[in-house]
Amino acid sequence: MSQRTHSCGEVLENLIGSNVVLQGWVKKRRDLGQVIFVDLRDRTGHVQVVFNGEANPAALNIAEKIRNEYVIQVKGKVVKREESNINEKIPTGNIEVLVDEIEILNAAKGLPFLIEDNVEISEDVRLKYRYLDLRRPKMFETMKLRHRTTKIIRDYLDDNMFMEIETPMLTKSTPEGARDYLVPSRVHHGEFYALPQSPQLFKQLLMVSGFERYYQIARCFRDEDLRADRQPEFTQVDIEASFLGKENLLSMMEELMAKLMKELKGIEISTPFQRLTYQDAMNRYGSDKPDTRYGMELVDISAAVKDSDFKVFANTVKNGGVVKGICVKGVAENYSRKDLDGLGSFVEVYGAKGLAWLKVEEGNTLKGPIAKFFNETEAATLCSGFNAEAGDVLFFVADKQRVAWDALGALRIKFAKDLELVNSNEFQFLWVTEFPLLSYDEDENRYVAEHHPFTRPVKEDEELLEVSPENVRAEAYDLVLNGYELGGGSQRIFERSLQEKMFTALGFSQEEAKSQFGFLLDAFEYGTPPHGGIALGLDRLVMILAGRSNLRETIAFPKTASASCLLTNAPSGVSDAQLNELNLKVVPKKEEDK
RNA sequence: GGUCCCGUGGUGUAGCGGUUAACAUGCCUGCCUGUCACGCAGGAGAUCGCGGGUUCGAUUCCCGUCGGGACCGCCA
Repeated sequence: MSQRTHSCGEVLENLIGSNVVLQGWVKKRRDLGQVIFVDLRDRTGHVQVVFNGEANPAALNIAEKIRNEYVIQVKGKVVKREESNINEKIPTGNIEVLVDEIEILNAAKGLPFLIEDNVEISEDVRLKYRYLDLRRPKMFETMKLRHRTTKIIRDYLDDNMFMEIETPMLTKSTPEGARDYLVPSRVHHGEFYALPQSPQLFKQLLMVSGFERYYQIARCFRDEDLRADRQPEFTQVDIEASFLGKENLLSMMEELMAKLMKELKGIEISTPFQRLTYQDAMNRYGSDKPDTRYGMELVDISAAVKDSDFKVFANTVKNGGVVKGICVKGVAENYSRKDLDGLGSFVEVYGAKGLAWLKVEEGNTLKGPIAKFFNETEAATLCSGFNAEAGDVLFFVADKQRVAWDALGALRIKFAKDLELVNSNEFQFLWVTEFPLLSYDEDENRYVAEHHPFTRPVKEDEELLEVSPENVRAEAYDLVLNGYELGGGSQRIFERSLQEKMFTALGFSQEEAKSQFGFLLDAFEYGTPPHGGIALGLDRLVMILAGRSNLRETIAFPKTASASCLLTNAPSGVSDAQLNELNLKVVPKKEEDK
């Protein structure tokens, strides 16, 4: 075996006449008897190598034995292809390599699937053989994109005086937030570490330490149920800065995003980004991470229908609910009554009791089962409220505020997808600000932090913390791109007294606060600078940049929807000896209902 | 915790209350000196995820279970 002289994708016209040594995988063998063509592939591309029986019977003999995905080495001469043999579909299609010597470096069994892009393989097979799946050029490109993304981020943050510092993976389980992944301690009987949900507390402590600007490409763990855009372990670009303030931080993030978009996609995006308050985002889009690439904004028609003859609407408003709707342009013809009624089950998932609809016809005439309840004036008011024209369909949800937002927000997204209103080459970044600091949790009978317990209240709302906690706005911000939450952050509490007030609002006793977060409260007493930060979801960012809709595509070795790894079969049982050492006992699964 | 979809040769699909379980691709053998989705000829390969039920008979219908996926709850 000798050293290769070139990569397969590098063998271009400028090498015509040279002798090269290539190593790589057999992408495809085409055996014509006395001449055999082999497409030799490595991560840079592939090139055709030729075995000629007349010129070199020994090499041809060996070439007859090779199969797909064998790893081989060839020595040969780069020659220009004859005009009629040029393959314009590949960059190396002008040339080929006439083989003098071949060596089989390693054989390969028949593979479970072909190593090619655009082949359809079910995802469980791909995940079981992930090392082969990753051999496909498209997967390589995605991983390369991910690498380039983190490289640009690191360079940008480094240029701006941020230091990358690692924080512990074995850390303390704390209340609030997601369920922790626990790790039993061998040394401390009956005690557990938790894997970090994020490096939140450590990065704040680093601010106390005076590092001023910190970042980390940090792995985070949350033991919650998964989604297409949620994995149990995921990567955050975790950032924290002292003395920087919200505005400077946000504009830095905008600059970073612009840089990523330019270098990775060649797209110029304009800054500063649009900002929406949480209230506006919810009212207009029914989502705190709105996709603003298309319209169909929610319209509140509560006032217009509160005295309507349609009792469902009128009574909802009288009972403190709302009636909201969206207008879907020009689809009246495409949706039958049956189709429209069928959408009712779509919104039921979000708690809505039903979905009312009206087709708009010429002269603000409404059509549909509930049209008879609206007189001419009301019809005109509705149509103008939605800017509706003939051919549009109006959809309404009458319910609690939350349900109307969720149902119509989801319906809006569904129509955008079904009607293909989304331009996949458009990237609309925006900030959502002024989140509520707290929300009331009916199950726990207490307020819980919307973001996390270290988020600073908006200055003028501070005094509300004790009297009406639900009205306190947070000094928090989410970065949203095309309907995905790319990241979120906040300015933090850095005074012990305010942090204690926050814990009190969350229903913690003095003792609980002290035992869980005493170290943070203590730290705050030794001169803590004002600070704040943000965490960006790297996996999601790469997913959007790669134009994928599933997080698994951007992670080399992802987990399934049930959080298992089909490649290694994790999680799995462990030996009794291991359990004994950890003083653990597995309780057998209970027989249901016996 | 809940709702819904899927499970058939290696891979991707079709199918049906009784079939010799079909097609494409891959694989194997032979032939072939200009292919690049090579071609031609032949061949092997499936206990239709698993368990139970209904039935004279189940891959097909029903229930359960396991695995995969999507969503709600959950999670930022």
